[in-house]
Amino acid sequence: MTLDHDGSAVVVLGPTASGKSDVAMALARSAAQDGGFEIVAVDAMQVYRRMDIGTAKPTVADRAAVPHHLLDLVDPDHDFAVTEFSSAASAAMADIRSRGKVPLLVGGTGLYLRALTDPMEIPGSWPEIRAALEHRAQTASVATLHAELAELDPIAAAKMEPSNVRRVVRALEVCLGSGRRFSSFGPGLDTYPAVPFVQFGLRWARPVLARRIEDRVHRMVAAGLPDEVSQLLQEFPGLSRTARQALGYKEVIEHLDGRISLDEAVAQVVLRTRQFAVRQERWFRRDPRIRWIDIHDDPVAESVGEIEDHLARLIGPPS
RNA sequence: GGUCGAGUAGCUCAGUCGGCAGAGCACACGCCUGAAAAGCGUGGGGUCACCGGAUCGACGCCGGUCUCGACCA
Repeated sequence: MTLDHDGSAVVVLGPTASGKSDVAMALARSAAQDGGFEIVAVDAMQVYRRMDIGTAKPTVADRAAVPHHLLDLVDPDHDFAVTEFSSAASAAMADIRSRGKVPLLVGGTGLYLRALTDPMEIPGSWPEIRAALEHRAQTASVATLHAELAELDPIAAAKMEPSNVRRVVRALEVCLGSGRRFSSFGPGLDTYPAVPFVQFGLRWARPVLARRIEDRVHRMVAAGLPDEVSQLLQEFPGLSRTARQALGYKEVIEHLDGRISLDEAVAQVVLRTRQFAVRQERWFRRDPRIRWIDIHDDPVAESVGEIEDHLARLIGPPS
């Protein structure tokens, strides 16, 4: 199988526990004879070293069989963000293409994926300004800040709820810091231009996926998630603000601190992971460029053939 | 068997003096431009355990029944 090497790529996406990693491995193996695919993980938490079990990071064996990119980029005390991911990903994809292979993007982090597939200009950051704004958001009110934003950038202000501190603060930060309107950095996420990425989405019935999530969380615990977390805390007592939010870690830390029982922690992880999966579905499902494949039981068996057929049709008959 | 307490949304519980049944969580839906496994918003949902009574009017008052819990026997 060959695809253009001029900026196109294949994407396999879906909610957590949908089986996208397995599907990607199967696709890469099947295309291996031509050099084929290298996998690019589009995942906000798998970028952290030492966070393996809880992030369902691809196994050592899989990583030996097929090159994986964008795993283990930083230590867990590092505050990671989209732009950093975006530049690392651009470099990785250029590298893959330079070797005549095609990037196979696998991911569930919607924003990170959009930052790769779509031409997005992400504004810079102005930490001092932000700190001041965050302080004012607490002492005064968010509504005040939202009113100020409405003066500086009515378009941006109209697009966000006055109660959303993060968005309001960020938009003001960019306006004040860059001297440009926040809304001038692009049309926002609600535009779906044609892009040279062929995107396949794995779609499950919600109760079935919920069951898979529950099973997987229990398997993670059995595989030693609590030990992984306590070792992580020994090595990095100050997990970064971003790494600390990882599902499974947050709750197990509460348990290790003696605040909740292990059973309670597990129940929390299951619930919050299910809610996360729903949020992922809602993010992806409005993107009309995604080709959905309904999975009922076996992700690999039910999707790989269809994906390969579709890719073959795109490339056209062999000449 | 007796005494006391409880029974209100899927769950945990508020409900003042008798006057249009509430919250949190869950669930559904939407939003998202340097935290995104994060953050924000909107919505649906009720035989107030059951039966009867007094009252213009009952989740609330009176009588009874059932269920659960605690205590006493």
